[in-house]
This record gives sequence, structure tokens and C-alpha cells, in this order.
Amino acid sequence: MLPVCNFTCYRPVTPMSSRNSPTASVESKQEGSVAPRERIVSCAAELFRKFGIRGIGVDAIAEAAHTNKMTLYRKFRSKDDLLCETLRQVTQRAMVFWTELDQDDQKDAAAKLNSWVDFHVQRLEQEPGGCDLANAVVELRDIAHPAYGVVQEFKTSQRDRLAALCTAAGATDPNLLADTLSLLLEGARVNRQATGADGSSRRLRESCNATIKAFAPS
Amino acid sequence: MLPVCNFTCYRPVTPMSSRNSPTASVESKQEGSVAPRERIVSCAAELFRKFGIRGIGVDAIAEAAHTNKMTLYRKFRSKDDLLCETLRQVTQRAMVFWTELDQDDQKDAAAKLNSWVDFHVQRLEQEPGGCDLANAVVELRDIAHPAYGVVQEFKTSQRDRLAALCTAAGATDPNLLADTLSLLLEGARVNRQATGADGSSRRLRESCNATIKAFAPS
DNA sequence: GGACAGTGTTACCAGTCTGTAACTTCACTT
DNA sequence: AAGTGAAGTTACAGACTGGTAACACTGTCC
Repeated sequence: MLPVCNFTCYRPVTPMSSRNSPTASVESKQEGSVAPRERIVSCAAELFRKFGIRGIGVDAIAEAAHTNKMTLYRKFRSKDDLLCETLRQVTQRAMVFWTELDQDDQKDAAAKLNSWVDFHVQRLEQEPGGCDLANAVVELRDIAHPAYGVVQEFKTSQRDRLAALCTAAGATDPNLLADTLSLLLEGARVNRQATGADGSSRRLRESCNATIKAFAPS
Repeated sequence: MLPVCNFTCYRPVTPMSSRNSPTASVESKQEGSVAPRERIVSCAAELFRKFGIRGIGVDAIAEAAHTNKMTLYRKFRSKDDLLCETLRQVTQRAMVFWTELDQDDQKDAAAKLNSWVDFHVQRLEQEPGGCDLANAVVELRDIAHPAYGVVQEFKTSQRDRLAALCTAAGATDPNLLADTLSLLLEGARVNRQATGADGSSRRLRESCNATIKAFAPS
């Protein structure tokens, strides 16, 4: 019902033909080279995002990473294991935003809240595929799956951090503001997938700003 | 990676053993009986919801509907075709709310907006599986899929109706209010799937009320 | 009684999937 | 130069998938 055909996501550091040549060995020591495991994870993340977890096979992932299935299974116990690893990588990427925001002494809490909005509005435009974590849960539909734990932990931590920010910004009912903003963001991501760029998510920034204003101290 | 095993969703009108007996023919004329096509659609809707579109096979759907694969393929050209039909059924169920709301002369626009919130908060608690339409888009991840059109059309019509209601209620910037409420609802549904009942979706009603209040005419 | 449409049954095709086994080749270290 | 461990290659097992073909059965209507 959905033939998956073309998958070339990993930009080869060395072309396939010269991989076993001396040149390849040199390149493998240069800074541009990436270990098979990392290549697999980043390719898997991209292919899962593009075709869905069930929509792409391990063979295709290995091929895209310019390696093979056996190597993949030497690095990961199972496809589920690989999936969890890719999700953890996605969460780590998001954590960078928070640490950078924490270290920024120039902005006060209110300005940081605006940065949060900016960051996510920008990401919505750049990556219209929605939240990988939420997508995984929707696709798997199984609470017992190990990926579910990864997602739940991450989402909770994100909400807690946002709530702390709202508190610092002196919002009335900061927890409710954090919840509301979380829902707006999550909704915008899925809405963008379902109805495209011209749907309700188009004015996410204005929605967030109106919400923040409504919770401003009087 | 995810063995699908038990699927008994369609409450049997007649037990399998007596289906070809005279009793079965009598029962097939009673009001309790349902035509195979309808049984297939409702079973498919439930199983798609429970296991995902790719997580359940046509054979299992046919079995749950107490029929077989051949009959399924006589009624539907393909699994995709069946999927579209189930999604259309889901949209029709939601349309009932709007027609009832339109016909209600007791409530003014503001009260109807509250009804909208009530309706969806209630549905969120009753059906924690999220929006079937949005889930389908997330799972398929293919704009060319016929289901995408069904979803997009429905989501747009929902938003338009909500915007009309916000206009009637005299909201400042009714379109933005409709967008914001749409995002809140959509976000709550996916958030509930990803983080459970105690996540940010728990206070959806309060989030909506705060938002509506923020757009109230001064 | 007989045609007929709807349904059930069985078997099958061709493709895909995850995961494993056995073996070869390579690069690097000592 | 030898050895070691990581990676590539090939083949395969076992299960499942969507979809089709051919045929048997059943109740209904003329």
C-alpha cells in the first residue's frame, strides 16, 4: 500500500567504490568520517521521520548508512533498540536549547519565554514533520514498548522546565500557562502535518503571545 | 517487533458455529443484524485505532467482523480504500455534534462555544487514543495517500465552523481564537497519548477557558 | 424449481519483514 | 609478518503481508 523506494540520506564521506581502497583508510581518520554506529543512528532518525517506523526496514537503514544489516545488528540488539537510541538522540538535540537558555544571563525570564516561542516557531517551519517522539507513540500505539518510556520522560521534563520558566516570569498560574503553551506547540506540530502550512498552525506565534499575555501579572 | 494477537471487537450477533444454520437466517432479519460491509467498517475503525493502520492486517479485520478476506475485497478495492471509508465514518460521527449545536435555539453563541469545549473535553476523556484522522496522517506520512485528502478536508471544515462560532460570539480576532482553540484540542489529544492522563492535557478545559476569556470583547 | 446474487472456504502468489549463520576481507597494532 | 577485531558479503529461515482465483454454499425472488 506504500512502496518505499528511494532512500539516500547519508552523504557519503567516501564513495562506495573506493571504500576499501587505501584512500578510504586515510579518510577514515579525517574529521569528516563518522563511525558506523553513528551513521546508522542518524540515518535511522531521518528515515523513520520520512517514512515512519513501520515504513522503513532495517535493510534500507543499513544501506542508507552505507553499511549492512549485520553491522547494524552487531551495534543494536533489535530494531526497537535502534529506535530508542534515535529517539534519545532527538531528545539530546532539544536539550541543547535549554542549556543555552539557562546560561544566557542577558535575558530575563520574560525574554526567555519569548525565546522559547521563537525557537519552536522556527523549528515548526524548518521541520514540518512534527515531533518525532510524539509520532513514534502514535505509530506504535503500545504503552509496553520501550520507546514509550523515552518519550514520556522527555515530554515531562520539557513541561517541567517550561513551568519553571513561567514561574520565573511571574505568570499567574504558571503551571497552567506551561500546560497551555505545551498543548499549543504540540497541536501546531500535528496540525501542520495534517493540514499543511496554511492551517491553524500558521499563527502559532500569535496564539502563544496572546496566551502569555493572558497570564501576565496584573 | 509487535505481535498482534487478540482481536475480538465485533460483538457477535450469532456465534460462528451457527452462522449457516436456519437460526442465523432468522437473526439476519432482526434489527440486531448488521450488513457485512458495515461490520467491516466499524471493526476496521476499532482495530486501526487500537493497533494502527500498519499494525493490523486485512485478514484480522475480516475475522473480527466475522467474515472473510474475500468478502472484504468484494466491498472495498483495497486496504487503503477501506481506510478512507473508516475515516469518513469517523468524520460523520463528529458532524452530528455540529448539526445538533446549530439546531439548538436555547443557547447563544457564547454558550455554544462552551458546549464545544465541553464536548471535546469529554471526548478526550472517553477516547484517549487521540484523533483517528490525525493519527492516520502521522502514520502514513504520505501526502499522496487518498486518506490525506479526507483528513485535510475535515480538519479545515472543523476549523471554519469553529471560526464562525467565534465570530458569532463576538470575539476579538475570531480567526485567531479558532486557531488557538484548534491547536489546544489537537495538542491535548496527542499529548494524552504521549504522556498519559496526568500530562498537560489534564487541564484542557481551563486552558480553553483562559483562552476564550483572553479574546472576550472589552 | 431454477436462476441469481451474496457470502464462505481454501489455496495460493509474490513480496516484505526481522533476525541469524557462516564466511571473507580489511585495517590496524604489535 | 602475524594476529586480532571490526566490518562486509551472501544466503537463508520463518513469519507475515495485501491481493487474487476458483469453487461451494445459501437464501431469495421469479
